[in-house]
Amino acid sequence: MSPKQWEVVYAGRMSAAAKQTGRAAPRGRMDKRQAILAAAFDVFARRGYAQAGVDEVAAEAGVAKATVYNHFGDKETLLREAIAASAEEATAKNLAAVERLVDSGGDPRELLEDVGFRLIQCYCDEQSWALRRLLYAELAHLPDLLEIVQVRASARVRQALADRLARLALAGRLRITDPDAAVEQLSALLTGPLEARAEWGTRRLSAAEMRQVATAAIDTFLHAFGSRA
Amino acid sequence: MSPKQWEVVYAGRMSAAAKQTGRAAPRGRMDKRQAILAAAFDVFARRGYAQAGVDEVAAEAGVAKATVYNHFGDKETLLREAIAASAEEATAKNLAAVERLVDSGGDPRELLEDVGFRLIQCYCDEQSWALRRLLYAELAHLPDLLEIVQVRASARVRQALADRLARLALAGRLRITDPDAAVEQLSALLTGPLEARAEWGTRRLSAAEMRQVATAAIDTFLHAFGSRA
Amino acid sequence: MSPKQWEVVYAGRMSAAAKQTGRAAPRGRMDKRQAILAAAFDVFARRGYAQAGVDEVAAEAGVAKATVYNHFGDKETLLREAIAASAEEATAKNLAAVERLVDSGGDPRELLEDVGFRLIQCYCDEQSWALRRLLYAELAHLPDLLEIVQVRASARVRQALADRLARLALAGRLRITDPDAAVEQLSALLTGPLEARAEWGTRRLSAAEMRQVATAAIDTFLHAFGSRA
Amino acid sequence: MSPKQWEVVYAGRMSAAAKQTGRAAPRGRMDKRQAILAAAFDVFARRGYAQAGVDEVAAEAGVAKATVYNHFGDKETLLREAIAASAEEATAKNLAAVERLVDSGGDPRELLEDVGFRLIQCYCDEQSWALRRLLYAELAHLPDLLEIVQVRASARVRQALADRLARLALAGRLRITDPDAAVEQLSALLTGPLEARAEWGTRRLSAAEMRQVATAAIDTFLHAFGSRA
DNA sequence: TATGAATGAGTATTCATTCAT
DNA sequence: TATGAATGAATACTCATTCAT
Repeated sequence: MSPKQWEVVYAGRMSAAAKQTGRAAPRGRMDKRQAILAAAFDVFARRGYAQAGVDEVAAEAGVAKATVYNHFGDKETLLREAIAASAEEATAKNLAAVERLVDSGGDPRELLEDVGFRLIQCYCDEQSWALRRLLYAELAHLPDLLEIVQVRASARVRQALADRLARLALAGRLRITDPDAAVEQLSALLTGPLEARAEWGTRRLSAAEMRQVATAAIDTFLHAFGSRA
Repeated sequence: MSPKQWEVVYAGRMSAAAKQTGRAAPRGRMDKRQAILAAAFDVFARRGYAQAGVDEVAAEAGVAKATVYNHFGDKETLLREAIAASAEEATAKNLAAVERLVDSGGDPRELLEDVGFRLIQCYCDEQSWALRRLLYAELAHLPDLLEIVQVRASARVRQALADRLARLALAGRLRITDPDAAVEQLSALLTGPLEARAEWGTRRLSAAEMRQVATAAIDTFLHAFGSRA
Repeated sequence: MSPKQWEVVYAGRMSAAAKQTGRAAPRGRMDKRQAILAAAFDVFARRGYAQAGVDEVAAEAGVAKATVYNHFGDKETLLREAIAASAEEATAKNLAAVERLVDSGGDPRELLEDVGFRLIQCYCDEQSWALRRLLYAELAHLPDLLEIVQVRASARVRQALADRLARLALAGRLRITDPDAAVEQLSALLTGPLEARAEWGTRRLSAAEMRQVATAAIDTFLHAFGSRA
Repeated sequence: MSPKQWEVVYAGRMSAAAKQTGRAAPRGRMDKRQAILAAAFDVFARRGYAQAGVDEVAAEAGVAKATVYNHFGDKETLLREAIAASAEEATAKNLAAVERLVDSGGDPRELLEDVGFRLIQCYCDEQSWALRRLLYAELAHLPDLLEIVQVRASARVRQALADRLARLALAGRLRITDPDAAVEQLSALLTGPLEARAEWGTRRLSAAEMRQVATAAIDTFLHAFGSRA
């Protein structure tokens, strides 16, 4: 992924204030902080936390190294904030996908396949793999990253998904007694196969392959939780 | 994990000849190599590759730092070999679990739950988490690790599992058309929930919780692939 | 930094002038670089390139080791720059000696003996021996040192000397057809005996001994190139 | 100079015993010592003393590293012995050249030019340059090398040369009062120009160029010391 | 706030040397 | 004597962090 592409990705992270004022009106302040965060995630994702140099982050952000320290204090904090920002972004995308899960009457299969496909797309995003790589790698040393990934990201998506499944069950479209259990199975079926297929993030999956995984997952899921099961 | 425990673990790696002769006949040479490999995996797992010092590995193996270099040439090779050895070991345990999957007549549910439970135990092993952590962390920098994890570990287990499921299907215990697809679903159901429940390896799961995951997984699986489905 | 700047810089190293002119105006930055260069030459000369430690250079320069690397990048570059600076300095001294070679009318013997003596003094300078030692030792590994010693040092002195001899010949004081050939003979006669007498730089020569060498050299030279020859 | 050529050079260093018995009758003993010495000089000459590894010497000699230590005790001794052997060899060649300086009646110019040319050839030999490089580089650290080069090599050649010049003077072919002074001038004239012309040993001189240097040197010398001067 | 320069605490790697066989 | 393995001491180079401006 080229630096240019990252800029696009990170453009979405501009502060609410910045967005309101149009493009980048109150420049000179928040801009640098954002640039550093974006560069930091980029570099950490590419090189890994320990192998990444603050020099490199600063260079990619176009600021002096000391400026990075002025803003974030130390490398660890920089990692945490970069991960938090990225996780927030990824979570938002996941939640957007889940929000499409509304009963439209009739067989929910197609609906579930569509949402499943969208969740898989989120999961297979380059940034998403990078995020998981960083979390896996550093969780052992920085246990508080767990709070970020679990409370502020994963759990929120699961909760939202459980809510939607519950409503579908209530509407008689699914036969679910414990929505949390159902979400656990559904999530497993959707994301479990991706590790191997995407070769742990080193291979890009085609849309067709993603859709195939979604279809298989929903098929199994509906055998167990479909209303005609 | 204490050194004593590692010795037990690595005892399995002794050459056939050594096992036969009783007390490690060709000692004095391979001993040090094994000690280094064990220490290396231990330290890399604890600290992460980049943060781990070769000093520390040498100290834990009870040899001089230069001896590590005599045997492995550089730190990267040491990582590769340590990972390969550990992956081999983990794979062996997984295969042993899969081998129990033989039709004993009647309802396969209990059998599947037992094997599922054992596979989950393998997955939740401390060493297993450490291995996945290292792989996730370094796969981006050392792409050839993929071969180790995929070809020499993951794929072999999947293949073995597919074989057994095929035989159960042949015996009329399951209703499977594509064994590979069935394995994909089963694996996902067994391991998918563990990430979150074990908090990405930072929390130990009780046997009861593991069994619960197994039961839920097999239940869903049998809805989709059971012969009465 | 351009070569021109270096000349200026190094002129300043003979502190007397610099101190007189005021208070070291552009201090603070160049100071450290100079201190490192001086220390580097010193240490390399004492210990030899390979045996010298960058630690030692830094300590002698009164800076941190990393500062040395900030300025010069690596040990090899440090050697090159230290040698170049020292060679420049030595060349300046040689040229100053040659410049005294102006016809004052009458027999040139005394004049030549005086200049010869001064050149021998340059050659026997401690720094001069150290420089030749380093060059001899490292020329095989760092062939670009040749350019420094030949083009920027030795050749310039020879050229200047040839010019002066040519003018003396033109004035009828010497009988020279090829000034370059004459310089070659003269240089050989002046410096050739010093190797053995100074025991390859390990022994200090007295002024009397240097003068004796000069006298003998000029005597032989005048037999071959004197106007009455 | 290729490794093969070195073997030829060093073949001449076989022990007297070996020579007597024909070719290499008492093999297995002295052979290894010689091979190590030859390899040592080769490696030291190529890499410099500090940069050369005992490993490399052992490998080039075809023995184990420990064998080198069995024979020579430590690296420094190895250097000394290798240098001594090489210096002895070079001295022998120089003496052989000097021995040709016998009065054959008439003008000694041609005779002197021939001997001068031969001495220049010795001086420009690859091994000779390597030897001087090593001596220059290490003389500061290992002062006892001085004894080798001065007493056992340089002085002997000078002495022999002085003897021959004295006899020529006695025969009326030269007009010399102090033979040592005459040798000093002659040596300077012969070897002085070579440093610059051969670019400190990095360039090979053609026979024509060597002869030219010899001719010029002898011409100057005879102006000063010829009997018709 | 932003920066260029400086630094102290590392860390991977090498190598002369020793020892058991 | 010859060797393969082991080692302790050394060393070039890096990097997170600080400080003066």
